[in-house]
Amino acid sequence: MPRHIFDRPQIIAAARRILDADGLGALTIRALAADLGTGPASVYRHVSNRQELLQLVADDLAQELPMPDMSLEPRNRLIAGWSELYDFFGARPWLVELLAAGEVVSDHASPLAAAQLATLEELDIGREEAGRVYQSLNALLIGVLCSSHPYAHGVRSHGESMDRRELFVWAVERFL
Amino acid sequence: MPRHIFDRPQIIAAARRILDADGLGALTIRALAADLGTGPASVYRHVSNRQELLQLVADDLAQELPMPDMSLEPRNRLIAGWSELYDFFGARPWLVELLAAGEVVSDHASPLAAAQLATLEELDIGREEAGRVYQSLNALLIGVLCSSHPYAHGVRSHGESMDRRELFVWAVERFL
DNA sequence: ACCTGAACACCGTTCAAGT
DNA sequence: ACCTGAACACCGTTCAAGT
Repeated sequence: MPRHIFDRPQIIAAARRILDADGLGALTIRALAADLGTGPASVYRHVSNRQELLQLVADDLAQELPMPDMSLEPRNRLIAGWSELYDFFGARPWLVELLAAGEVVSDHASPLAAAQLATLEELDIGREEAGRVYQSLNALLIGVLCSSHPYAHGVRSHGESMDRRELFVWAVERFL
Repeated sequence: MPRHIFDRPQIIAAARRILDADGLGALTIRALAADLGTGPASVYRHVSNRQELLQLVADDLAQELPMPDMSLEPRNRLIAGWSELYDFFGARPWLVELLAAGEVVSDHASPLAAAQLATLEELDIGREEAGRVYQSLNALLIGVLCSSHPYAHGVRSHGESMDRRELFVWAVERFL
């Protein structure tokens, strides 16, 4: 029986498979090892702990973040950009859990950040204010996404409640 | 050796003690039992599982949410109200984790929700729009609080980065 | 009747033993 | 030298046994 060989890319791919299929709670070192056809100890040959594994997955995913569509005029570019970002995260609830838990800081997201900041500066918005707007919209994004598992302060009273995505887009437009 | 007697209020009090002292991760059924001077099985006499325990704690805390100061004019009342809310959550990071994880839905927060909605309607804002603004500001609150463990898309580039609380208040003012 | 010790089925992580 | 079985120290939860 040959001893198994696998590297970080394979581990990350397996981890993402498990995350997409069964969520953050299912991504166990043991489940990951089983998926790779080995025991938990072997995973630690390539990854120093679960924390680092999550960080690696986040960095891997950051490279797939949707970049803004430069063919749109600035304001629409921002709105469309954040909408796509909503869909990106919305399709991966485990990623929201990961960010909300604050266990991950991906610097691989900086190209997108730079693009969005540049677009903000194309509006009448000043450099420093652009930074604040950027941070606010990101906070709004994760806040709305967290509420997707509907939790706090339920206010679906007045009229038919808006879809979470619609609410986010509405808020982005209002904020800009 | 007399068998221990304790009820839900005592359990909730002990749970909050542990949460305030050592955070969400430290609130273990076993740690809770130890704090109460007994074994883990005994906790299950009064609480059916950890999930319910967290819900009970959230409901308990919801009654302490800061109500808006009616002596202020509407707009300032909203800004001051959400600022106090920020401080309330900011002082209890574990509560943010709890909400962000979406494991809890406290209807005990409705008095505050009703008050804030009523205040919103005192402005030129319509009933339905008020609901959207309310939900947006709550999402913004939890989003900013999640970023307090500084994680995603770090943009502390331009100038000295704003304090998280200042950013939140600034965003609330801009949004209203 | 009420309480709880001990066990079950899981974790992440380590380390000595195997190849 | 590289890999991994088996163990350690934890979890939440249950249930039979104790009072």
